[in-house]
Amino acid sequence: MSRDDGVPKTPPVRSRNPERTRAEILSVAVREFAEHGFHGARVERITKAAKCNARMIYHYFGGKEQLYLAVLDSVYAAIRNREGQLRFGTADPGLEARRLVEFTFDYFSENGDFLKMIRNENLLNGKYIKRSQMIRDMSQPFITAIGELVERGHASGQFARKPDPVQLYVTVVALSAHHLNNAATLGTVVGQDLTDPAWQVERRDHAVEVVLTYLGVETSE
Amino acid sequence: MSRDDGVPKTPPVRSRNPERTRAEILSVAVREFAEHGFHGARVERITKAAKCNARMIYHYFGGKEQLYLAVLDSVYAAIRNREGQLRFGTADPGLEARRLVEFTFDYFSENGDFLKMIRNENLLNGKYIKRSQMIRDMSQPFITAIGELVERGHASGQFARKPDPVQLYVTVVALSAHHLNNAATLGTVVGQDLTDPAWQVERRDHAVEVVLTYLGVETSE
DNA sequence: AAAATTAGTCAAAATATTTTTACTTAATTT
DNA sequence: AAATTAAGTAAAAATATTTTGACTAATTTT
Repeated sequence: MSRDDGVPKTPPVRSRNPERTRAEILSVAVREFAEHGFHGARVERITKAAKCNARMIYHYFGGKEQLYLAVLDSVYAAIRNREGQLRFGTADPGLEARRLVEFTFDYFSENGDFLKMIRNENLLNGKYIKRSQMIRDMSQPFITAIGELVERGHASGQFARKPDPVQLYVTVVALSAHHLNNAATLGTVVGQDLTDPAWQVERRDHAVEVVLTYLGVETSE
Repeated sequence: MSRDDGVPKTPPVRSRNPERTRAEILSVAVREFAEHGFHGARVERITKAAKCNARMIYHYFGGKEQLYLAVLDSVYAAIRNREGQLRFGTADPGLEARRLVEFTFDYFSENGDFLKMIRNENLLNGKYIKRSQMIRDMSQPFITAIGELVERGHASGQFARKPDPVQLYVTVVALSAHHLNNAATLGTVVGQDLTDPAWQVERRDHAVEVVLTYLGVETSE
C-alpha cells in the first residue's frame, strides 16, 4: 500500500515559460473575442484553450477587459504592419488603384479575426478603440496616400473622376468586407454560400471592377 | 398607529393590459438586442424599460432566447413589408437602378435597429436566422426582381454591363450599410463623424454614383 | 546555497444574470 | 356574484461567470 493520504494532489513537474504562456493566452484570446465578441467571450474557454488557468489572465493582463484591449491593439498592429508595405506614389495610378482594392480585399479575406474584432468593437460603439490615439495616428497616412493617388490619377487624365478620398476608402473597404461581415445573413437571404472560395474569387473581381469603373479606369475586358 | 404589520407590501392598483405589455416588451427588446447584441442584452434592462417585471418575459415569450427570436422575426417582417412596395419592372431601368440604391440606403439609414440586429446575428454566425425558412422565402423575389432589372437594362442597351444579380445586390447593400455598421471604427480611422447627417447625404450621392457608373448608366453631372 | 521572486495551481468567494416559486388580484367567464 | 383564468409582483433560487486568496514550487538573484 502507498504512503500518501497527506499528499492528495499530484503536481506533475511543470515547466515555467512566461513569454510562451502570455503569448499563448493572447493568441487564444484573439480567436475567442473575434468569435464571440466581448460579452460572449468566456474566460474559461480561453484558459482551457491556452492550457492554463484563469489566474494567469489576471496575472498577465489584469482582467478580461484589459485582455480584450490587448487583443484589439494586437490585431491593429498587425494590419498596420502590412499596410506599411503598400507604397503608393511610384507606379501607374490605375494599377495602384487596383492594388489598393486587391490588397484590402485579400487582407480581410486572409485575416478573418481582424474584421470580426472590428465588428464587435462597433457593436460596443467603439468603446475601446476610441481610447487609442495610436490607431488614429497610424491610419492617417494611409488616407493621405489615397488622396494623393486620386490627385495623380485625375491630373494624369487616367481617372475620369476625383472622388473624396474618404468616400473612396469607405467604398473599397465596404466592397471588401461586407460579404464577410454578413456571410451568415446574406448567405441565407441570397441562398448562396458566401464563404465558398469560388464565390469569393468572383466577389474579388467584381469589387475591383466596380471601383475601377467608377474611377473611369479602363479594365481589360 | 396604523393597523398594518401584516400588510408590508403596497400593491398599488395596477391595470392589466396583455397586448400592450407584450408589445411593449417586444419593442423595448428590439432596442436592447440591437444595442447590445444577444449576450450583451440584459433581461433586467428590458423589464425596467418596459416597466414590468422579469416574470413577464417568461410569461409571454418563454425566455431570453425566444424573445430574441421574436425580435429577429419582427425586424425582418418590417423590412419585408417595405420591400413589397418597391415594384420593379415598369419604369426606365436606369431610374429603377437608382431607386434600388436609394431605397436600400434610406431604409438602412432610417431603421438603425435592423442593421444592428443583423450585425449581431452574424456575430452569432447566423445561429437563429438559419432556422427561419420564412426569411429565405421572402427574399428570393427581391433577388429575382434585381435579376430582371439587370436583364432589361442590358437588353435596352442602357446598362453597359450585365452583372450577376447577387453581386450587384451585395454591392448595393455593402455601399449602403458598411459605414453604418462600422461608424465607430471607421470614424476613428478617418477622423470624421460618420453619423453626421451631412456626411451621410454625401455618402448617399456617392453610393448612387458608384452603382450607376458601374452599370454604365449616365448620371446627370 | 539561501533568499527572493514570480509562474503556476486549486478552490472558493464575489458578482452578475437568468429563471422559477409562491403569491396577489384584475378581468373574464359561468 | 362566485369561480376561474391569467396578468402581474416580489423575492429567492439556480446558474453562470469573473475575480481573488492562499498556497506550491520553478527560476532567478544575491
